[in-house]
Amino acid sequence: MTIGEFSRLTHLSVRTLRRYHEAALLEPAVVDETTGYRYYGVDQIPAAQVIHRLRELDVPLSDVQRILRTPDPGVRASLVADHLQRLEDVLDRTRTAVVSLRRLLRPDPAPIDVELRAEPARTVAAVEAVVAHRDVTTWYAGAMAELEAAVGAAVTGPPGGSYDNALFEQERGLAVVYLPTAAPPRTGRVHPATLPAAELAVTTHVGEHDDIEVTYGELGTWVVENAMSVAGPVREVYVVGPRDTNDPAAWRTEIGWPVFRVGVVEGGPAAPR
Amino acid sequence: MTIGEFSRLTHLSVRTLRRYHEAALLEPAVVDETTGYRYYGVDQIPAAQVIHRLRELDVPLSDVQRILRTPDPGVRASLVADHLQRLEDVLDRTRTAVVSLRRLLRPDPAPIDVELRAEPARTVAAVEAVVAHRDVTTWYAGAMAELEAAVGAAVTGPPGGSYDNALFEQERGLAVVYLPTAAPPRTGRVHPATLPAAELAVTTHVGEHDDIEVTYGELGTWVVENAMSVAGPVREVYVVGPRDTNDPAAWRTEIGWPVFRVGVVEGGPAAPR
DNA sequence: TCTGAACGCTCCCCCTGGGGGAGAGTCCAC
DNA sequence: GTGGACTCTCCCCCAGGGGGAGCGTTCAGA
Repeated sequence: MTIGEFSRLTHLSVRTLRRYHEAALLEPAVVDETTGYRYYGVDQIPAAQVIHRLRELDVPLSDVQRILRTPDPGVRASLVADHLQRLEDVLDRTRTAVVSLRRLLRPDPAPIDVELRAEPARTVAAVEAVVAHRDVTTWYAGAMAELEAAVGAAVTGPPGGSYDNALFEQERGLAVVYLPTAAPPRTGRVHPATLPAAELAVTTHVGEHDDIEVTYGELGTWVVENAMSVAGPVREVYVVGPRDTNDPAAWRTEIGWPVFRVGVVEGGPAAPR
Repeated sequence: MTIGEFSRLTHLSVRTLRRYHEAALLEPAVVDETTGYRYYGVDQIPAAQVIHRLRELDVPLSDVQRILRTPDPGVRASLVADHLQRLEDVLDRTRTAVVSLRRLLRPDPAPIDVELRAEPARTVAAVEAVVAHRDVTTWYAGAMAELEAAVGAAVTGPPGGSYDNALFEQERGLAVVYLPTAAPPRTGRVHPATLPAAELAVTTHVGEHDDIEVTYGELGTWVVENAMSVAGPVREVYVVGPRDTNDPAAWRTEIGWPVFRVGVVEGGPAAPR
């Protein structure tokens, strides 16, 4: 079967078939030595269909190759499953992008309400780890469960977290979650930790965290507009969260950005104004 | 604000910001004439965020530009909605690709059951149009509704369709749907039409049409293996369909591919064997 | 046996939306 | 004034294709 006939049967363009040959993804059954003509066999149609479908799922050609060369159907299925998991992640990202976009494009965004607050140092029960940005949610759930088990009824306030800037800039960084309590225990990953004193620019994000990036952006704008610079990890306090109510619309998250006035000598933390 | 500071605030890489400048997507507030240094303003953060989100939705840069330059929020919202519609389509495509893939990777596919059948010419009530491949489903629903209204109880068999090869090869081609009836009416788009006699290679697809492409592929393989060539539009007969049962698993679709034996002189239709 | 259309070949450049790195110039605080 | 961090432009790279030039092959009809 010539490349044109094969193309018609598989709905892959002639160009694409040649490319797949070059990539050793789908080699013609016979290649005429003298003319270079490619001839395909009927038995290659299923492989071509598999490739077509995988490409529709945006599986990279290298992965397609790996899948085709895996004889064990079980392993093969798991490779495909891996990719489907990646698709799910993309879908998630897409969903939150849509939510943020709605808010970003809203005709008249309400002006942001920012409070400058001098926060004293305090000791809390904490769990910390270097995590990837996309794993934060999962990690948070586990860490907070462990914290609640360790602290129990001795909790003296809402939970919070501190997230290194590298987490946003390099997609990976130090994250700390904590529960305030009078005498922090030390069990498992839970240990006492000191939150340093800081001058914080604080605003409150309302509702789910889908569009929290937008609030971050507004806070960042405020900080720059007020001639300040950011110093240190961002803090979040889950004033009202899933522990308190099942209605995400009622959630309140305080975002605190450590700041100092631009021009203050030595780059140290600013004195409260 | 230098490009680096702006980069940190928006989570867009310095490189990407420069690219956006080049593309006239997001121009720095000030560009130093002598050094070429780019300086951004605080008021550009929201635009950068919008771009970021749109890019997460895979909106092409040209469309992002169009959206940003549209002052009317209503028009802007509709541009975004258009893209969301496109995302939905991709999602649909992904879903069917997953279903097909499952079947394609099944360890032991049952051998296909093909019958060679000489179909006589017959006259039916038909609706026809040149449609795009992805619009076939929608178009079919409307056409079939009109057919049923026109023919009513005079129906003498299951509905069917005939789909030009161009529909699969060029993504656009002639589609015909019909209902068999003794005296085809002529109202609206409905008119009498003659299905030409043909030698058909017929197989039956079971269930939803998500993975019907796989059955097509198997039929194509059979046709080539049996030394035949395809001649003319493919036919489908909806022996058991949504009109008959709400259980998609019970659907039966006959796929008939007009064939002729390779080597028959003049390329005319084959005599039945 | 010739001829012309249809089809095939390779090679090169183009597109999208980025990333890596070289080599040189600039900014700013000490 | 000096060093380090930052920025500039320029070129090459990636995937996964598409367009087209220029030329060779196949095959059926005359």
